[in-house]
Amino acid sequence: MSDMTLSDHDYRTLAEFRYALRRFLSLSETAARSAGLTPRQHQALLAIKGADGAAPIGLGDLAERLALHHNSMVELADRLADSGLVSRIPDSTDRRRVRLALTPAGEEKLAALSAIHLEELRRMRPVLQRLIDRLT
Amino acid sequence: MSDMTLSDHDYRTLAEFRYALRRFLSLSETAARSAGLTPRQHQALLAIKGADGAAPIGLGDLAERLALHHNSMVELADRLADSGLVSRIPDSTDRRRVRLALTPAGEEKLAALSAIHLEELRRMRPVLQRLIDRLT
DNA sequence: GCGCTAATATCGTAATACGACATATATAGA
DNA sequence: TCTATATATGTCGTATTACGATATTAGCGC
Repeated sequence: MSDMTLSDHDYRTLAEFRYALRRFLSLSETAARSAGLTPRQHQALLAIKGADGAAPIGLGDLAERLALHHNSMVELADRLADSGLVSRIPDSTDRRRVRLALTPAGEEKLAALSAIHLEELRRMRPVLQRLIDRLT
Repeated sequence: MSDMTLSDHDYRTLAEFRYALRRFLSLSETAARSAGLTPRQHQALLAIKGADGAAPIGLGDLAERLALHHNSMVELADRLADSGLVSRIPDSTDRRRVRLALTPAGEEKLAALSAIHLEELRRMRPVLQRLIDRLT
C-alpha cells in the first residue's frame, strides 16, 4: 500500500483486468456448458488431472484447490459421478478417504475443453502481459 | 490448435492458472464481503468507476461489461441502489436510458477494496508472469 | 475399549442469474 | 403524422448451487 489514494489510472487498470478475467471466464463457461458441464465441473476435472501426485487426489485436497467447502465438494463429486465423468475410489489404507479419478468420458471432455482454453489463453497473452506491466 | 494432444505440462499450466485465478477471486470475495458487498456488487462499482466516457455508464453497457444479461443487471442495480452505493440517473436526452453513478459511500468502499486488490495483484505478479511465459 | 480428531455425507436454506414476459421510449417509413 | 418495429429497462417465477448445521464413519493415542 505505497499510496492510499488511487489514481484514475489505477482504477482503469483494475477495471480492465477484471474485464479481461470476466471475458475469459465467460468464454470458459460457454465452452463448458456446450460440453454439458457446469463451470465447476470443468474446473474439478482439470484440478483432478492437473494434480499429479502418485495417487489420485482426495476430496479434501480437491476442495481446497477449488476453494470450496468440503460439503460443497462432496455434492460436486456426486454430480460428477452421476454424470459418469469421475469415479470415486476408496483409499486403500485410510477408509475414511475417497479419491477421485477421471473416467474415459471425463478425460475426453477435459481434453476438448483444455485445447480450447489453451488456445484462448495464448490469444489473450498480449493483453495479460500489458496489464501485468501496468502494475508498476 | 497447433496440436490436438495436450501434454501433462499443458494440463498443469492450465490447472495452475485456474488455481491462481481462484485464489485471487476468493481473496476478492472475502474482501468484498468484509465490506458488506457481494462480489458482483464490488465488480459493478469498479466497472462504473473504470468506465471513462464523458457521461456515466448506462445499464446496458454495464451489463455487457459485467457479462450479465440486462435483467440481471437491473436487479443488481436495484440492490446497489438499495444499499446506497449507486444512484440511478435518467439520461437527459433518451428517456429509456438509465445511467449509474457512485455515491460517496460507493466511492469510499470501492477505494478501500481497490487498494487491497492492487496490492494483491502486485503480489501475484511474479506468479502471473511465470504462467504467461509458460504459454509457449 | 474410550475419548477425540478427521474425512466424508446429508439436508434445509438462501442468494442470484436467467428465461419469459411486460412496459416505456425512440425511430423509420408510408 | 401515424404506425410498425426496434431498443432500453423493468418484473416475476424458477432452478441451480454453495453453504451452515448436523450426522456418520473411520483412524489414533492412551
